[in-house]
Amino acid sequence: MWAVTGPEKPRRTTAQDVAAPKRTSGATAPAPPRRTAPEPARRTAAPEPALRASAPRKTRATVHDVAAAAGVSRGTVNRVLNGGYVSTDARAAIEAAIAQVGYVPNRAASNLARQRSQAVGFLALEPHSLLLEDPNIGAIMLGANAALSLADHQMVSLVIDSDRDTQRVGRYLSGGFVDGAIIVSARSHDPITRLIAEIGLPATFVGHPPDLARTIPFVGIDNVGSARAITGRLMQTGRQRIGMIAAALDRDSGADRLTGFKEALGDRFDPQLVADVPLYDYAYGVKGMRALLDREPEIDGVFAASDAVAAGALETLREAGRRVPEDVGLVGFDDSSWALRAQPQLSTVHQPAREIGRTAAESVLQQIGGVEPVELSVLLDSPVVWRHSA
Amino acid sequence: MWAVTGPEKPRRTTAQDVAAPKRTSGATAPAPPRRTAPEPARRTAAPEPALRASAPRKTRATVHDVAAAAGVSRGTVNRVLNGGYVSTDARAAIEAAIAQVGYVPNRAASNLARQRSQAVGFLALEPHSLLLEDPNIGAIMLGANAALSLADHQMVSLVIDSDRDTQRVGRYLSGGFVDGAIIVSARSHDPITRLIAEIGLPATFVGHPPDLARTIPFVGIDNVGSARAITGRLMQTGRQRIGMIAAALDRDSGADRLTGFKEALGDRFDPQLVADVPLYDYAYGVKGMRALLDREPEIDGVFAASDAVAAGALETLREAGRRVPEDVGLVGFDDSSWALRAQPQLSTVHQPAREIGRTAAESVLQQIGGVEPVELSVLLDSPVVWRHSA
DNA sequence: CCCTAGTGTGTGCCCGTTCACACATTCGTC
DNA sequence: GACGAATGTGTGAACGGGCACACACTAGGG
Repeated sequence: MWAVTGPEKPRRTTAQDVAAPKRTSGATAPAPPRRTAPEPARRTAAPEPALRASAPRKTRATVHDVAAAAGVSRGTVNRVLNGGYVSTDARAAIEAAIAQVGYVPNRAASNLARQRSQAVGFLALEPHSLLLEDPNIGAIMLGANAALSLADHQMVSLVIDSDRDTQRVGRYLSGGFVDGAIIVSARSHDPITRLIAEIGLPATFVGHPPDLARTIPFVGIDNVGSARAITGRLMQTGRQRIGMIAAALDRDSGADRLTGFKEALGDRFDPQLVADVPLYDYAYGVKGMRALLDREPEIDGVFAASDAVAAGALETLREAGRRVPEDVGLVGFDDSSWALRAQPQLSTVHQPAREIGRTAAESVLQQIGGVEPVELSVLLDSPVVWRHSA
Repeated sequence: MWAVTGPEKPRRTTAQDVAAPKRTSGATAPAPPRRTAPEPARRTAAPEPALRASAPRKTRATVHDVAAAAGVSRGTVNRVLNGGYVSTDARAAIEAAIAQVGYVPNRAASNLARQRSQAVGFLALEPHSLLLEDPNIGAIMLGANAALSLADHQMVSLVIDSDRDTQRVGRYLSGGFVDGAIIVSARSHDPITRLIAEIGLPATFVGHPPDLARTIPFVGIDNVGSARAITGRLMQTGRQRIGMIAAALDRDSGADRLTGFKEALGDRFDPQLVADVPLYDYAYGVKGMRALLDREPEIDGVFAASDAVAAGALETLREAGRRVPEDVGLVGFDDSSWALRAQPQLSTVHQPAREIGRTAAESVLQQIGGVEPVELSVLLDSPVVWRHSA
């Protein structure tokens, strides 16, 4: 505790006392005033202790304060904070001083000087409502947020729902408010995607990147392979007439799942047995299943493109008097809460949403750090989990 | 476009050319160089056009650039940006210049000068997993995010799951990283709550504030009243033995719903008919319903503390051979997707989660703006919605 | 004619941190 | 004993924007 224990360190000096010229004190040449000497003349007893009573005066401590308390210069404090040559006792003194004055770096100042923002945008190109419905997005967000927090970055979530949003977010992105971006559910030819490529913002897609941006890394799962796997298992258990409720074919995930389904079936694939609906949604599950039942009453296996769709299908099958899994085997995709809530519980593909978020965040962080990604794509494991519906 | 159309504006000058002393140019006295004169000597043709080839050199435009392009001073630019006396043609010129050079204010610089962060923390004192399960929190978050974005604030979501998190977030809050906070699901005696009160951070609770912090505003719904209303309706429709699956009694929402239930029943309240479970959760719904059926096989009305709980109860009733609503009337709370997915769809209390988030954000924003809240509490409407389960 | 009020405008300094540079000290080596 | 590297340390200038102040010009009143 060799530091100034005097309670005062007046900041916000008045015009007058600054008027005295910049401290051209004795030793202009930096004869390092070995900290071990008690360092006189701290000019602690400056004027104006008045007006202190009003409020607790929450002026935060700065590097200057730390430097003064430790008897070193700002530069040295900075060096213990950000690395560099520092002697062990200077380091100790500074660390003590930091604790003593309760120093916390000012992020705005740091960002300004370093020319960055320590923030990463989480872009969801999705109507608000769907954002809530989709159980995966929330988990991805949480995973990303956790990873970002760990690396001392903020996550700012940018939901793009309308064209006005597109403009706002565009400004945001090009305005240097974020150092990078995580993009979920981008569609082809999205203006935002193009913008990101143009300004060269570090970014990572979740799911396949749309056509144009072949240079932007992405993380996801092997939708084709997983769809093939779960369909294959449906075949092995003896189902003869296997159909699919395909959804969101304008999204890579939707298209890929259909591809996997086709691949698994091979010769046995019958386009008649594919119902095609726009969204991963319970209501569309109902619709799709009705279509399938209409076309092929003998159907005994169904792959639904998501658990929500499967839940709708399940209800429809029940209404139509089909037992699951006895009469019809049904499988979903996502391993969301739908799968567990269904009766019977759904066999499905586990999607490691949290991990996906984390991985995407780490990828962006790496790019921000200047590391060129070796692999453009990261595919996470998405194992099939067998429960009772097939 | 009367401004410099030359493509160059070299920033990052080298040490040498700065060596020439601070521009002590001719007219030190501010003889205002009427903008209408073409303003010579823009020193556009500075040295070093070299090394331009490597990268697009994304130096952003600053107020200086705008000022130069418009032929005015920084101060004036600032004035059109933030209000003040500006002549109409100066304003026009500056606005044109802004568009021309593509000026976007630098947030870090602005924040530094203004001593604030333009960020609001969204504190969830909740394990990660529960955060995902609870359909309300997501909607609250989205609502808050939307309102914050509109006011040009960032939302940084801070999930507190462990003690380590508490420390990290504590640093965050006291470090001036945020100007305010929205706090969801705070429990009594939470260290974070105390911290916020201590440092006087503008904050708003979602739901009742815990005991100690009577000075912090909150927004929520009238849990007591809504519980009373929905229970009352159960009574009016002739149910004789009405029970409740109460959950999360350590939270204000949980406790209040039980209170409303008691109030509605009055004399007819029978403590035997309350099953008390720790969490708003499907599994606990199952458990609670079993307990109730054990204690009172004649039960014909059940108020579940949330839709998820109700869904569990519904399943249990089905297994026990009770028909809903014929044998037993069942109601939930939240109006979440559980209510719609259930078969039959649940009668429940609509919770305007999105609105709650928006309102909380606006409250915090107001406090940041220095407006003392007139009403400490804002209670939003939470109407009962009748569907098929009772 | 001077003074004042109202309206515009330019300039210097400050916010708190980082970075590059200048310089000091110590040690080993030819 | 001079030299250079390695290791420490202090200092001045940014970073980009906000703010207070000084000042200029115009009108109007005494």
